[in-house]
Amino acid sequence: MSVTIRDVAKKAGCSIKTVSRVVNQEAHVTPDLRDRVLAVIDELGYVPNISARRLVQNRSYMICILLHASGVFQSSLISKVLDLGYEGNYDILIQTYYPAFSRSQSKIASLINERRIDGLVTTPPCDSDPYLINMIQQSKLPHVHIAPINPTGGTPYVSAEDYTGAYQMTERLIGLGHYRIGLLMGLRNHRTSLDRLYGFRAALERNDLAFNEQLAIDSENNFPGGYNATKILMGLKQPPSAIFALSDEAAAGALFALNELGIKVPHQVSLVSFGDMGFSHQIWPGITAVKYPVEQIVEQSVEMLIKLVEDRPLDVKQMIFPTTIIERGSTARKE
Amino acid sequence: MSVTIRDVAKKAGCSIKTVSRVVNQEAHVTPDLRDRVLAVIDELGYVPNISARRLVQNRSYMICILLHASGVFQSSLISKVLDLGYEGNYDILIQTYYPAFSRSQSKIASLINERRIDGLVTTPPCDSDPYLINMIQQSKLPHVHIAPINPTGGTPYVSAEDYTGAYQMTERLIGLGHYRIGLLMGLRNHRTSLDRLYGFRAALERNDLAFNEQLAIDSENNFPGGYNATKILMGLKQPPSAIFALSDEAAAGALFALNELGIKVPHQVSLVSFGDMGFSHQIWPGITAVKYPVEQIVEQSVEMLIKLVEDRPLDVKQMIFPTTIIERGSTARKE
DNA sequence: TACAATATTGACAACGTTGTCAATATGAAG
DNA sequence: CTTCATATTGACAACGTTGTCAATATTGTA
Repeated sequence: MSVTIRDVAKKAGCSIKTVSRVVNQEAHVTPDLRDRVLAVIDELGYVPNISARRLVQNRSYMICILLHASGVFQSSLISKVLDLGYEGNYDILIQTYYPAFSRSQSKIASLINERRIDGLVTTPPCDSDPYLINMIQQSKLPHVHIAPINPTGGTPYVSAEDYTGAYQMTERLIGLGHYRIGLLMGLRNHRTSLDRLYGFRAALERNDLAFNEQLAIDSENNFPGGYNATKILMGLKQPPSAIFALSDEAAAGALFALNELGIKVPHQVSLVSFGDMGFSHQIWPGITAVKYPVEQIVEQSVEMLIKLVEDRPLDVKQMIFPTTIIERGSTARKE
Repeated sequence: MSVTIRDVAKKAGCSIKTVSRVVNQEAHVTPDLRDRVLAVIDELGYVPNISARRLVQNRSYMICILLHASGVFQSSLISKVLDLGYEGNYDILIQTYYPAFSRSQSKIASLINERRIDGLVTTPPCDSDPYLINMIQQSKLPHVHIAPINPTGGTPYVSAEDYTGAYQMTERLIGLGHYRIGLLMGLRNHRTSLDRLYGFRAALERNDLAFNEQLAIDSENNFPGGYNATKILMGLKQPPSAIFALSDEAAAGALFALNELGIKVPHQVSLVSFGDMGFSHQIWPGITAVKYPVEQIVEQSVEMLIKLVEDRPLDVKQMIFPTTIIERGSTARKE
């Protein structure tokens, strides 16, 4: 099946031990032979089998950092992943990915190509990076998407009703008398951001309100993004009476900006967010939010992935979970 | 060195294949023989070598969840761990630990005893659990403590100047004219909590202020802990004019409670925290805090652990990093 | 040139498990 | 009591690498 050290040795006309020496950068190989071996390695695409190395060296090449469960080092996604780590026979490796960062890319490549992992779950916006997606598909590694931007070629995915959630929240704001609603959008390479935007627009239309480009600010889904966008919004001649932040972090930034401006929430401006991943209820006055079912999504995606890995049948290849609205203190009827 | 399937087979008087069948709960073993084998397994303390299994089955038994680096799923500790995951040859497994939760205990036991990990870093208050510490020491697994409650028997550790940080912050509050300072304490099984408490007391004494038991509330280092403690503090006949929360989360809870009570921060009450692990600057009005050097601590602990794992010499076995004070908007001179 | 010292290379065992298949024991049916 | 089917057991190869040690080639020194 895969290329082994033996294949390389044969083609290069030397012993497997010599190949081993080249791979491990040991001394005692003539430059000539080394180059020949390296060429063959390159040509055949040989990667060492880490399990064999682990066995013979009696080493796992894995280390562990133990967190106490009482810790605060956990947003709800990570927290759920860590919980799932208790179940089953799998260790779950959490890995971050910066598309443009070569060390990140080569780490992922090594995980995939050396078959150090049996399967992979990707979260947005990882899946908007063609290099990564291409590599995963080439490798035929079992793969499950979370909220993909573009559910390609039958790859199973798990997602949530972002559209409906945003629609319902927007209708609720409209019902409170708000007709100028600021929108703090996330980046467009994120499926969830797009769906939330569409849901927002649909609710406006449904209520005969025009979508006002000026009130929809492209910002990143983070604190400074929300902060800056809110400063812009409130600086308009006709500022909004409500702000819909498409992420918790942007909402926190918005609230900070409103506080700084001396604007009272919710009496002067209502604020809502999308996510509710952890601290929406920990900042005053508590942010009314669309709850994103991140625990269920993570649990399902891992479960699907394990089925794929174990070659068990997948009854459903797409799962979409509903969102719910959590009422807190940051919304009020427009005065 | 360690017990293999062959040792079990020999002692039980059967073939290794039969032992394998028992271990993997396959059919075709008479109950009699199975019991005999199980007894031997128990007696010898046999655990299967996962690397061998991985090799022969061509499976890694590890799965990966990929997070985009832009994510918000990261407090600074996890964030740092994930960054370190790019470097070196090690995959870093993040595992949580609930002392009283048997599934958690058996997961850790399996990681340690099956040698699925080469080494372990523990964070408080993991190290206050004797079951765990005992298991680690029995196993002789390379081990580094972060801020241990009780630096036992030469185990290397990394920590910070909790005492000095608390001392300096307390002096700063006193310098602002506060002489009734509420203290939101963490649990006593946490080294850092104790040291911070001692630093606080020392600063009071130094300034001829008595430590007031009533103003020091035992609370957990989390949001509800800080919230409840603050409600108690502000309900006193003589409430404090400043509050020192020994964690960011408790500070967030305190701020929420103060807001709820209509008490203005910092004009009526000053609030400071210890940690500054991420969102202290994202909640209004920004919390003045002692910065805990978590990135350096994590980086050093992992570096030390890898040296231990690779049998390289450790020039220093204890490292203690300084803390710094970050001034924000939550402190003011007492009126 | 001869000899020792050193550098290079390879044959083969070992790591600890699971899979294959043959050998044997047991039970059922005639 | 046979005969056949099935359940139980074990011998041995295989997985892909690294470590050991011996064999050979090369270099340096007298």
